[in-house]
Amino acid sequence: MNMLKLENQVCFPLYAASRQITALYRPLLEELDLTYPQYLVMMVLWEHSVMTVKELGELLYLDSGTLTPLLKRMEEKGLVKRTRDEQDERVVNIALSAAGRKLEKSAEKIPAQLACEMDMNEKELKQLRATLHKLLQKVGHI
Amino acid sequence: MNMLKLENQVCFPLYAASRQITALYRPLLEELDLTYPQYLVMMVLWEHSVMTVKELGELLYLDSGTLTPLLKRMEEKGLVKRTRDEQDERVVNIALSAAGRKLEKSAEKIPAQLACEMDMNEKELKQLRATLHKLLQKVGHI
DNA sequence: GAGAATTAAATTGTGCACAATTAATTTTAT
DNA sequence: ATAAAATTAATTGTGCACAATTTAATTCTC
Repeated sequence: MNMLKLENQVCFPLYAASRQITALYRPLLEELDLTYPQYLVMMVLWEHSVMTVKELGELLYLDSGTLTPLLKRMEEKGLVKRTRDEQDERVVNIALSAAGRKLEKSAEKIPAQLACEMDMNEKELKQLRATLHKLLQKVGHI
Repeated sequence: MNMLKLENQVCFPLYAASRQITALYRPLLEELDLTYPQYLVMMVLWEHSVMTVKELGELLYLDSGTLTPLLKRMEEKGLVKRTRDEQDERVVNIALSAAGRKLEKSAEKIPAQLACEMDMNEKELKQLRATLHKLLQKVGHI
C-alpha cells in the first residue's frame, strides 16, 4: 500500500477535521466575538479564574509567541486582565474580568449545538475522545 | 457534566493532537524543505502530476487565499509549475516539476517514521482513521 | 449575441502557530 | 555574595488559514 497517498494517511484527516470543526464553531463563537483559540482560553479561565501564561500554554499546547498577542487582544476586548505577578515578576497572571465571567452564560449552549452538528452517537464520540486523548498523551509535550 | 471543560471536549484534543502531530512531521519535512501543507500538496501531485488550484482546494479543504501564496512559494522552490489553462483561462494548473517528482524518493520513509512516533497499533490506527474519515464526511465541505 | 449570472484565482486584511532570539527575573552553585 | 544557569514572557519573522472583496473569464438566459 502506498503510504504517500492522502487516503492512507491518518494525519491528514486529523488536520482537515480539526479545521472543519473549527469552521463549525466559527458562526457560534462569532456571536460572542471570540475565535476558537480565544474560546479555549475562556474555557480554562471559566474553570480557574486566574492562570499564568505558562499554565495556559501547558494546558493548550501553545507558547508565549502565540499566547501573548492573543491575550493582549482579549484584554483589549475587556475579557481578561493581564498583570505581572508580585511574588515573581517573570510571571504574568491572566485573570477573568467581570465581562469575561459573564460570557460563560452565553457560551453554555455551544457544546450541545456543536455535538449536534457533528452528528455522532454517544459511543463513537466517547471513543474518539479517548483515542485522541491517548494520542495526545503520546505525542504531546515533546 | 460541565461540557465547558477542556477535558470533556472532543474538539480540543482534535485541535491539539493535529498540531502536535504536525510538530512531529516538522523535523522530517525540514530535510525536504517542506511545510506540512506543502507536503500535502506534494502528496496529491505525486499521485496526479497535474491538478488545478480548485481541485487541490477540494481535496485539501483549502481555498485560493491559502493555496495561491503557498503554491507561489513552492514554485519559487522549483517544485511545481503554475500555468493558466489554455482551454479555460480562469483555471490555473499546478504541475509537478522534475525536482518535485524526484523529491518523492526522499519522502518515502516519512510515513513509517511518523507511524513509529505515534506509537499506536495497527488496529487503533485503522480505527482512528476510519472515525476521522467519517467525521470529515459529515463536517467537510459545508 | 448582449447582458446577467456564475466560476476560478488572486488580493487584502486579521489572527493564529511556531521557531528563534531577547530581556528580565529568579534560582543555583560556588 | 556573586557569577552562572534556568525560567518566564515578549519580540521578530515566516507561513498558514480564512473571510471578504476583486478581477477576469466563461456560461447562461433571454
